[in-house]
Amino acid sequence: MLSERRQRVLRALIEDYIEYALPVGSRTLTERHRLGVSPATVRNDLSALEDAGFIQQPHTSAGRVPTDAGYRTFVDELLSSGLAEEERPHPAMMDELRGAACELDALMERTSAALARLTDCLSIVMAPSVFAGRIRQITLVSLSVWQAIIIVVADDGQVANRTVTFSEEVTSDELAAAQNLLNRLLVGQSARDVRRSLDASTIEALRDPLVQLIIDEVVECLGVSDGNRAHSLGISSLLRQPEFSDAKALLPVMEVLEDDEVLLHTFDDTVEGGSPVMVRIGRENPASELAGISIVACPYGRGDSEGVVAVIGPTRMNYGNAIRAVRAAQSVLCDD
Amino acid sequence: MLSERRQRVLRALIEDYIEYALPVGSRTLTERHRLGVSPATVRNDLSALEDAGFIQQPHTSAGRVPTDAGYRTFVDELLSSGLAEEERPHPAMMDELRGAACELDALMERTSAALARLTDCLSIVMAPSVFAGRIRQITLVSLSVWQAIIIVVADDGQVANRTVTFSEEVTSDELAAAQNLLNRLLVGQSARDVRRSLDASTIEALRDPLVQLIIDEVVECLGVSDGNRAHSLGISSLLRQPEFSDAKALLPVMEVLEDDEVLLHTFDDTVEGGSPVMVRIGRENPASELAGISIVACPYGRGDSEGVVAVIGPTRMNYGNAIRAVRAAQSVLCDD
DNA sequence: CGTTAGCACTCTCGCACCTTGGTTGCTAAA
DNA sequence: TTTAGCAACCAAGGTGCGAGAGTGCTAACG
Repeated sequence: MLSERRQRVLRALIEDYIEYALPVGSRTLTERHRLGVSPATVRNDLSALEDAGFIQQPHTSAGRVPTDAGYRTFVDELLSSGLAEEERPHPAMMDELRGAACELDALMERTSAALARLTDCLSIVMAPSVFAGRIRQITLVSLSVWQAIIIVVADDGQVANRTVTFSEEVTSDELAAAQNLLNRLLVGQSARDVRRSLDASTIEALRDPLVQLIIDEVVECLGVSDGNRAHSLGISSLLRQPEFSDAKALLPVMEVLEDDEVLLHTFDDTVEGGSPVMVRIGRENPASELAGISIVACPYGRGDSEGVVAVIGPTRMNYGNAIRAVRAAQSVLCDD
Repeated sequence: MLSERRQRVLRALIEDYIEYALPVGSRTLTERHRLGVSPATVRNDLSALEDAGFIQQPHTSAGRVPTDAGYRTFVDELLSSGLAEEERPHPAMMDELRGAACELDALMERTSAALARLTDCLSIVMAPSVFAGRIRQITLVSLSVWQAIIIVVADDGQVANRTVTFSEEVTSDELAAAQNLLNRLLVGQSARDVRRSLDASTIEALRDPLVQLIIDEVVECLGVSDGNRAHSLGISSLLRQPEFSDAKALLPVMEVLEDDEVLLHTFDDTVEGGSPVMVRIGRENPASELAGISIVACPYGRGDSEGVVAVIGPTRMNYGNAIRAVRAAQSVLCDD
């Protein structure tokens, strides 16, 4: 539908705009790229591209700027061809994180930092929702006769804990008994299993109010979307981008990002779709406040454990770089 | 040294400037406050206050603006008199957090959110450096013959965990033995004790390379300043302040805040000094990038467990409100 | 001596105006 | 279909001017 040359023109324009953040015109385009035609010809192409909705003018007699649709075709082309050929994803990033900590939190933190710096965007690394894996062990630690801590360990090494307060005194023997029972009941099950079996079964042990209480807390533990295990870094990177030189532009974005609810929903559909990496451009975002920004996200982890690693920046972001970086992060986070 | 009236003038000026964020002149001052003198008189006082270094003019023929020194006397006066009389610290905040979660992380999160909203500043709640308390229990969970998780529980309910990789295969019996030994050795000790006794003693058990390895990891666990247990919220609040309407003003601040190292050192001396709440104004901050901002911080937790709750905003912040809010947060976080 | 009124002075801010550089769209020619 | 030339356009940046706000000074007053 789009002639070969016009695709080249669009691509050149987007690359220039990404680099310089200024509207780019026909002459500049012919000077910076070997298009082999004169500015006048390019002008015609630009006009056609504008009619097709891929670019627009901020005002008459300025250069052109890509629209969301323009970025979209650019990215699709990138995803289908550009990245497949160059399979090594972001060597700089891989080098930096080689031999990183085995501690999951620390690794997430470092990955996030590397992402932010290498892409000049805000990066978010969300932990897999606790316990995609199976329960390996449950430990109860008594703090007093009124309080205890529940610690749940998954076989992928994740640990969650929760303080529980009893309505009546509980001896350490009772606690130990409950611990044994719980381990017998729940070890080897996934979070989903636990909830399902609890709904269905009427295990006699559940009559015990203590066990009942603790199981509720365990379920709570497992289901928590666990906001505190999201690492985000790179607001300063974002501030350096010219589109955010005015605080008013950044404010709506930050409001969304600081609201865990919204943030989580943003990544709901990260996994779906064929491509392993999701790119959401400008108005493609569900929240209208995010009209000016793009998100490159990608799930990680084994099975359906839904960790997400993402990069957030202005629509004028270096998509190629971002996609490679996110993929690199994905692979780093997978084989921890 | 400062006459009664001049103190009143200074105070009035600072209050107005905090409210309107604009340089305030003599006439405005007499109109908005019942000073009982004419603008001309106030002008003389302002001139004197400027000579004394408490206020300054952004440029000739503009109103006056408080200097760091001006804020300092204002705050000192506040701390010595104003707050003592009104002992109820920030009822709105207390109400909001009544019956909050017993989970420490969740409580920190909610406290941070409340602080940010009620003060219109950035808020930071840092967890007590893990294990100011005493070790209550150590649990080892085997993941494979090569890997295990160390979980340390303190008697104040904090939990820390760490994955450790062995250089050779370890059976679950060996692990259980090590766990027993560790509990016998370390339960009841504080982090400081552990390190001290390890330096001094030459317990025979430590010859065992496995135990040795695990103890090292435990110490690591205890000492970690634990960056991921800091909750900060309210960047959007900060963005709403006129002093940060330009992103360039916010950039240095964010760079400092995103660097855990610097951030931690910032609160090093929070505890010292007689007053329970630390107020650091503008250039009093160690980092020169923080010249334009103030920090109101306050330690919390029992004993010398060094949790910190703080509020960060422009030097033109509502100190009275911030101090009350931080104190309220302190008391909420104490009796969890 | 402290306080007040009047007045000249200074400086920023906002507005109008102009110039300049870069870009477009159109037309006609190759 | 491509190219060259040309008129028109518009944002950005600089200049000049008037309005407004505030100061500092001086002189008068109690």
